[in-house]
Parts: sequence; C-alpha cells; structure tokens
Amino acid sequence: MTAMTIGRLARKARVGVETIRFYERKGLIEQPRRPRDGGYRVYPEETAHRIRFIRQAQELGFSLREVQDLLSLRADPESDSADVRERAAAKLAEVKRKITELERIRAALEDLIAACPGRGALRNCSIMETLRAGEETCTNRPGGKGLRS
Amino acid sequence: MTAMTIGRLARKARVGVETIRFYERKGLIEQPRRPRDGGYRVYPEETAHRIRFIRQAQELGFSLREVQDLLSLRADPESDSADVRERAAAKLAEVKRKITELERIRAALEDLIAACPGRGALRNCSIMETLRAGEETCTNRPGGKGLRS
DNA sequence: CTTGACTCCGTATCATGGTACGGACCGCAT
DNA sequence: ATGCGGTCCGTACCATGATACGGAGTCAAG
Repeated sequence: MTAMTIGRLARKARVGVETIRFYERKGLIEQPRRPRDGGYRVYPEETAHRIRFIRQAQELGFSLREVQDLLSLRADPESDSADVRERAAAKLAEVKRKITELERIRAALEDLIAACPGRGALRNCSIMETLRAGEETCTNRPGGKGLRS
Repeated sequence: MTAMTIGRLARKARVGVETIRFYERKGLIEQPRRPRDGGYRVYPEETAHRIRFIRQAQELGFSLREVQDLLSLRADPESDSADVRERAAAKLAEVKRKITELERIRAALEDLIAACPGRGALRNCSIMETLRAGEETCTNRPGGKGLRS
C-alpha cells in the first residue's frame, strides 16, 4: 500500500493540496509530524473523512470557526460533559432552525414548480411571493439578469 | 407614517446601511429612483423581506450569486417556464441534499447529547465518530482549542 | 434658520477562505 | 545517477461579502 501523502489525501478528499495546508494552519486538522529522517508526512485515513465533513458543514452555512466548534464537541471522560452537552444543544438548536428554513424554501420551490407549466392565472410568481404566502396579485417585472461586478 | 429611508430599512431588516447599498450594487435588490427634486430614496416595505431572505439563504450556505438565482426564479407569462422549472428543480435537489446532511448532523448531535452525562463506557466520542457510525473504540485526545490566527 | 442626524456617492479597507508561486528538498523509476 | 514529479515552507495574491470614511447635500426639530 502506498503511503497517504498530502497529494493523495487531497485527491481522496477532493480538495487542493493548498487547502489541506490551510486547514492545518487553522488547526482544523492535525498536521502529522514529519518523519525524523526528513521524508514526507503521512496522513491517517480518517483525515479524508474529516476534510469531507468540513466541506459539507461549510456548504450548510457554517464558518470554519463553527466547524471547529462542531469538531471539538466530544463526550469523553476528559471533557466537562455539562459544557459539551450545552454546546451540543446550542448547535442542535441551530441545526434544527436551518432545517426548518430549508423546508420552507423547499416548499416554495415545490409550489413554484407546480405553478410553472400551467398557462393562465399564476398565483405564486416568485420565491418571495410563495414564501410570503399571503397576497395573490403579482405585477412586478423581472429586471436585469446577472450580478453586476 | 414616516418614509422608509435607507436607515429605517436597515434597522427593520437588521443589517447595516452599507450592506443595503452593497446589495444594490450587486443587483440583489432594486435601488428606488431618487425623487426628481433630489431628496432621499424611499424603499417599498417588501425590500425588508427580501433582505431577510437574502440573509437567511446565506446562513443556509448559498452564495449571493446563488441567492440571486433563487430570487430570479419566477413563474409568470414573461418567463420561459420550462427553463424556470428546470432551474427550480435543480435548486430543489440541492435543498433536499442540504436537508439530508443537516439531518445527519442533527442525529449525531442528539447521540452526542444522549451519550454526554452518562459516566462509563462512552461509545460515540465525537461528531466524527458518530457520523462514521461504525467502530466503537475511542482513544484520541482533544488537542489545541482555538483557531490559530 | 440653525444644528444635528441622516443620506448620497465614491473609494478604501477589512475578514474569511482559499489559491498560487518559488526555491529547496525527497524519492522512485529508468 | 539522474531526472521528473511530489513535498515542504514561506509568502503573496485572490474573490467574496461586507464595512468604513469623507465630503457634500437633505430634512426636520427646536
């Protein structure tokens, strides 16, 4: 078996080598010590999972600092379990809130898709209107398309 | 009723005045035209909802460009409804994926909280282990606490 | 009719999360 | 033994999403 060097780890975790180094600098993943004879670092398999988790959590709107908080949550005899419990509960509440908000957006998208191909009398015209879920008139114009740079 | 100037809008939407101007520059919200006599701009009430939506979507891991995409999804006779439908379906899939991932994190946090105050024999020690949901040994040490700057 | 808070507009600066680069070093295949 | 790709390390640069600032103009309470 070939050693898990940083390049192989990067391919496995689908990130750039530089990104791994960056996470090491930030303390999000541990940098393995370099062999005493001065060769290349070898990473444990687990690191790839950890990197994937970091990316996933970021896509869910957590900053690297928050990901760090999540990763540092651990229930073991060394930790103050009341503190861990409290922090975990806070994160849990946040996660639940995000799920709720995503469910709202999901419902709005489903409504929009349902409203889409039917010809006349469209009631819900945009995400915003569907989310407001109140009024029935819709008169606004699309406007410009791209983000201005 | 006092006019909805940018400062009042900012307070209502809980963002800074500069943030509103920034969103205007990016085309995320429409800048009302200035009165011909050169006074202050007046914003429609709806803008506050729109800004809240932008912030919310960002917290859910969407970039401003993606928020723009979401906001531009509208089912009306002016739009190519097949295109809108397709883009909405793509966003919907993405939203569903996010929900699934958040559910996994939620379950992991719940397990962690459940495992937390009990004394001996902790099985699931960290988020990572709970997510991996496989092995039962847990021997790793916490390590450093803060993000290195 | 002044004064203090607010608006407008352009430009500068900032934090976060990377991405790139250059020179030295390593190590494996030929 | 040599060379080609990968690693190491420091530093520079980049895009995104704001946030700050300065000077001129505006509004409204006193």
